[in-house]
Amino acid sequence: MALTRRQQEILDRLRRREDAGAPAPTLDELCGLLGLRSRGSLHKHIQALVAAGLVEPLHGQHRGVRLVAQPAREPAPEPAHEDLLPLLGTIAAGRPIEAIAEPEQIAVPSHLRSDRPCYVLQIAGDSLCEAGILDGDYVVIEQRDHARNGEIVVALIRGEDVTLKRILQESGRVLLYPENSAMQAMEYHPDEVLIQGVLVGQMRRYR
Amino acid sequence: MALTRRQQEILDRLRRREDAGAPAPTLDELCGLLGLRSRGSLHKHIQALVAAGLVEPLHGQHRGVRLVAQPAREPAPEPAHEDLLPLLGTIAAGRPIEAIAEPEQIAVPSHLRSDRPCYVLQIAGDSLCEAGILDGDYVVIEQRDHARNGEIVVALIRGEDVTLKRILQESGRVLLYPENSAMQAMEYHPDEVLIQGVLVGQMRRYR
DNA sequence: GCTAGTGGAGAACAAATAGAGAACCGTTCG
DNA sequence: CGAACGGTTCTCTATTTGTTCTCCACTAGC
Repeated sequence: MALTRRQQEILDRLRRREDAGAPAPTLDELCGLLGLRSRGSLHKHIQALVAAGLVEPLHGQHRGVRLVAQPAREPAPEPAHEDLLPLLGTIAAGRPIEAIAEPEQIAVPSHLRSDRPCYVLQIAGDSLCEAGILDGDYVVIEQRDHARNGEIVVALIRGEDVTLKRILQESGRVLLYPENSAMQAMEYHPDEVLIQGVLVGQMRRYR
Repeated sequence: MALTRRQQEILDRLRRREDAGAPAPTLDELCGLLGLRSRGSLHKHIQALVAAGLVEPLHGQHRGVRLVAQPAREPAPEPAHEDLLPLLGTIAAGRPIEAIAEPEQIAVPSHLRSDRPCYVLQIAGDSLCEAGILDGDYVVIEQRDHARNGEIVVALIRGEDVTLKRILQESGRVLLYPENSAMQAMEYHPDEVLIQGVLVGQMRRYR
């Protein structure tokens, strides 16, 4: 049975805790870690994980949330490859993506990506510096043709230019906000804007 | 049989004592170690551990609480995943690092860390927002007690506060620059500033 | 518009767990 | 002997924890 996004997140958290040797958390503790305020909400998710056979049933006992003993978590002989995503090129505000001739691979931890197909771009320029994305940063993009308002998207404008901007879709128009107060928000007709992906993660290296 | 949290805690304590070569404790001693005031309460827990086959039955003898011989406590089958670093806590400008009670591990791609020992902190607050480091970001810190000018360091000020700031060391004084034009650079005597690590990587998750 | 699916808040409940304190019993030792 | 010590058993109470419920917000799809 497929897990929902939240269920997967909770499962990942439990696995990380177990790997770190931490004791089984109570629902309240897990709520704190996940930023939830309601035990009831979390309980629903835990129930789903129990039903999926991934978490030991609690049966009302105060023993915390424990993962079922993994028979052998063997589908990971080369766990490193799991985390490799293609680095497709560099993206600069207002210019098409400059593709890299030979597709490179770059390691991305699973918590910086989503479950769907993702790829990585490198930032050129400072158009997003006020969103904490600087020249040279790597951004992880989830391949997707739609977005929720407020997300930062890779958008293709009139089939020409590609930019990374925060999106606001209203009826009849699309606004793209550069996070740079020196630049103006741009307004387009929905047909002019093609969403090519949504920003889900970001990495920077200091040297 | 699954243990309750308290039972697990007592068992861990017993194991640690045994590893340290200490003699078997009496119930009263254990009470002291665990912050209990009632032998009776502790006795219940010990009984549960006896029932679980983890502690030798006492049978009224004054021999103290002894663990049963462990069949084979596997030492550390941990493959020590190359990409996992400890997440030690959160750091907010001007506050001591708020350590996480239970150590978590977080995946860090090798290109975001250095060859030396590293650890991860989570950012609280916006004191570094102009350096592209936002509230909630993870930063990878290389454990080091010295820095080059211009690097961003984890600095302990007068043994009290911990901050993440860009450092400039001159003869006779140390300047710490918050990347936030609303805040002032602080000047210290070299003896007041203890470098605890240097920023080498940064990660952010969007959702 | 409507509806299903997901995710969260919060209240209320019952059971499991945890602890205090006291009394009881056997052993050891002055 | 009788005190001191250490393990046992008991009652009583408080807190924690898992559970269930209702209500609400948002999204996706029709």
